[in-house]
Formats: sequence, structure tokens, C-alpha cells
Amino acid sequence: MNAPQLTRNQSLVFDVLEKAEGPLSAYTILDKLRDQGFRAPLQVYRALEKLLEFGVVHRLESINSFVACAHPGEDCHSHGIVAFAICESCGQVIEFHDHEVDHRLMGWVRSQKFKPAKTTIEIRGTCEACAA
Amino acid sequence: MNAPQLTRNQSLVFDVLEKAEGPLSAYTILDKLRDQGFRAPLQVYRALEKLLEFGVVHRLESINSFVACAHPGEDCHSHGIVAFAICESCGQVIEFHDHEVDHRLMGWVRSQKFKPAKTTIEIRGTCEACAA
DNA sequence: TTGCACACGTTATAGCATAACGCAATTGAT
DNA sequence: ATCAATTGCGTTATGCTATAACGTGTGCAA
Repeated sequence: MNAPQLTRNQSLVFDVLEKAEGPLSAYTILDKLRDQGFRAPLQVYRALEKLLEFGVVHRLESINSFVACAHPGEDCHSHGIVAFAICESCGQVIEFHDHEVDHRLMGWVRSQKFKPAKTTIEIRGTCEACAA
Repeated sequence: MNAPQLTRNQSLVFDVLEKAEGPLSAYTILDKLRDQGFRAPLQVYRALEKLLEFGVVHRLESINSFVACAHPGEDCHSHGIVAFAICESCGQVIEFHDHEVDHRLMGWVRSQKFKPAKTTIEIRGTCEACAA
């Protein structure tokens, strides 16, 4: 799925995420958009739902937050499984891809005849800068 | 960390998880333990916190639920990274380990001088039985 | 023009998790 | 023995995350 023209709400939410230093919760996004007329969580969640579909935003399950995809313009769904390293100190997120990991997980999945829909890989810890 | 003698609340929560067919939310556990005198979410969360430390219970980040570890008796922390396949249809969870995946992820982590604390791998989809 | 799909706005509610207080039991050092 | 520290526990209150249900408007195709 490639991203069509975004609606106003979708654009606003996406811009907030793109300009953010790290992942944001839906409610944090809501607060940042109050001046733009946002009043309810659903406005954010509905926009996020679409942005996730388009592959331009990722959801971080382990911290209930959202980040803009690190590959501007491309559809991230085509890169295989996305993995994240999340620094619990500074909040920064590094997105990466590893085809060998994909290959192993998909191999296991095939051997079990399991039909994967969405795969989450998240490493929480401390980034180099914060490790000092 | 190996599991010491469990307290009453910890035992009750663990038993519920062990007997369950699939993962349970904290509030579901609470409901199942009302007859045992449980009245508040904190009683469950506090027990879960310890059981997670002991490595006898896992948290599924993507569905805000908890499962008993598939390796009764052993400390699951020693098996390397734990991965889960979660069937969105029947709710069943399959726990597995793949050393090659561990190896790749830990290699990446080392290359980035990232210090991992907790790693999540969860594949949501449909199990063989439900795929029909 | 009618019907459908979609985005949107609003209110209300459901579901998940923790803060803050105080009490009781245990342990271990003095 | 006693005191202090630790740990588990119970309770109340609160905060954060997410969705249900309803109605509106707009654009487009049959």
C-alpha cells in the first residue's frame, strides 16, 4: 500500500511525528494538535490507523507510542520485518532491518504453518550516547 | 534469577496463568481471583511483576497480556531471547527460541554499542488450526 | 438522484496501569 | 531483645490508552 494524498488530519498527525525527536503517544500528539483544532483522541487514532496502513508510521507496541518511518517516501512494508531499538533513557528510536532475522522467523512460521500478519521486534535498552 | 518460594498472591496468579488456555490480561486474572479475595488490580500487577522477574511468566506487549512460561521449572531467562507466535483467532500462543535470531540481533546491538535490557519478538497472525 | 464509501466531530465508555498511603511480617545487625 | 530495613499486602484514587456508537458532510459512481 502506497500513501495516497493525505487528508488534513492525517497530514497534521504525520507532521507532528516527523518533527518529533522520538516516539509519541497518541495523547501527546493530541496535545500538540489542540491549536490546530483537535479535541478528541479518536481524531488522532483514526489518522494513525491510516498512516500505519500506508506504512509511513510505525507503532511501538512495548511503549504504546508511534514514530514516523525512517525511510521517507518509501513504503516501509516492502523492507521486510522492521525492528526497533528503543533507548529507555533518551527515548530515541533506531529503526533497522535484518534479512537474516526475517528469514529465520519466516522459516519457523512456515514450518508451523502459521500465517503471520504483523510482526514486532523491539529491543529496549540504552543507546551508546546514554550508556556513558 | 531463579524462582524462590512464591507468596500466596504470586502462587494464585501463577496458577491461573498455568491453567489458562492462552494469555490473560491483568484484569481477567483479577476477575478469576475474586473468590480468592482479590479486590484490586494492584494485587495482580504486583504479583506479575515478581513472576516476570523470576522468569516464570512472560508479558505479551502487543496484546497487553501475560502467559506462563512454556518451560516449567526452568528459568526462561537462560534460553536467550523468547519469541511468540500469537493466533489472533483462537488466542493460543506458541513460545519458541531461535539462536540464530538472537545472534543476529545481538550482533546488531553490539555494532551500535546499544545495551539491550529487554527484547520483544511477537508474531501475530493465524495458527494452523484456525487457518482452515 | 440515489446509494455508497469515506473522513470527520462528539460524547461516552471500556480497558490497562500506577501513585500514594498505611499496616503487618520477616530478617538481620547491633 | 530491639531497632531498622525490607518486603509483601490492602485500599483508594487516579492517570493513561483505546474504542464504541452516533450523527454529519462530501464526493463519486450507478
